[in-house]
Amino acid sequence: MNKKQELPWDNPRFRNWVAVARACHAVERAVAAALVPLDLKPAQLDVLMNLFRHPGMSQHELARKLLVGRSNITMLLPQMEKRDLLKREADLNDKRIMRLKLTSAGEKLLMKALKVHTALIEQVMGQSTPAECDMLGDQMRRIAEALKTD
Amino acid sequence: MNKKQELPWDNPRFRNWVAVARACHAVERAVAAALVPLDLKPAQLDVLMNLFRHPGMSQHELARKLLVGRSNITMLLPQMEKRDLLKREADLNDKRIMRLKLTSAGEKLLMKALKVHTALIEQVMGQSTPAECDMLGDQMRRIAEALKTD
DNA sequence: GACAAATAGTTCAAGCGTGAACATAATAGT
DNA sequence: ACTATTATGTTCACGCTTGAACTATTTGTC
Repeated sequence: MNKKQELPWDNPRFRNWVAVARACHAVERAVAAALVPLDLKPAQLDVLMNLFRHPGMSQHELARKLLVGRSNITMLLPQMEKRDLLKREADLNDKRIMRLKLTSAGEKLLMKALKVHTALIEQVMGQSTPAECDMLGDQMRRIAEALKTD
Repeated sequence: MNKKQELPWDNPRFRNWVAVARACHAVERAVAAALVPLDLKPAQLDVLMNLFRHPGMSQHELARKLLVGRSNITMLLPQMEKRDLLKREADLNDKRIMRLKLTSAGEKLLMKALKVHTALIEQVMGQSTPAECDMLGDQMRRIAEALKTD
């Protein structure tokens, strides 16, 4: 039973994944810090971005896009609605569904947030050549795909 | 003012980073799910791994390694100590410091957990060739490095 | 040596995300 | 039409992580 038992830290794949996880963590923290002056949290920025691209989304669709629970959205929206960043209006055909749209204030804030967010991502991904960067993205999409059904 | 305002979703670097973040998220959830049968949480596995490699670590050192707050360690350890996964013994020279060591039960559980964890990472990173995988790791280490001082 | 500054660990309240249980509304089967 | 199933959103209790305030110990400085 006491076979070679290759320990993970000798495994290139393992070590490289650890690097991915650490970098991800670091970037997330940096993004959060960069958004503080705008009084915006990463989760809220995600909401703004998705609503900008897909106006009229329902809360359920939004939750699926963001990979979070539906209840999370329920807890998130009221604050943003109070800040007049978005509107929730009931669907006419289906009274269960709340259609979500950005207000102009929401779009305005989004544009500001995108500037700082994009700058950070540019800095981070600028560490790689465009070709490397695309390869990276492809690998990551393969990974996400591989986990989708499993 | 209404200049080109390149929106992020047209930016390759941005899109590729989004892929990284999503993949990371998906893997983390998969790891958590895979550890449920062992009644182990990802954070606890991280503790076990680090104590295995660096026995006698202090809580502060451990927190820094794991990139979490010191208080987090304080909250995490008692449960693991009660489960007899690790020991905390006061340093003889410095009464402030608690030296951490795995028990044999802790090592045993770690080995089981590593099997399932490594299998998952292998599956995930197996989506890339070894060369791609190494390149990926290098890029990520560059990113982490770039954010360290900023 | 005595006092100030730094360090290790703990406690506590707060924020965030989750999943289960629930209420309401729409849809399908009969 | 009538019931069963499914879908949307809400509520609530829980667990995880954090940061600030606190205690105890050590180190540095005069």
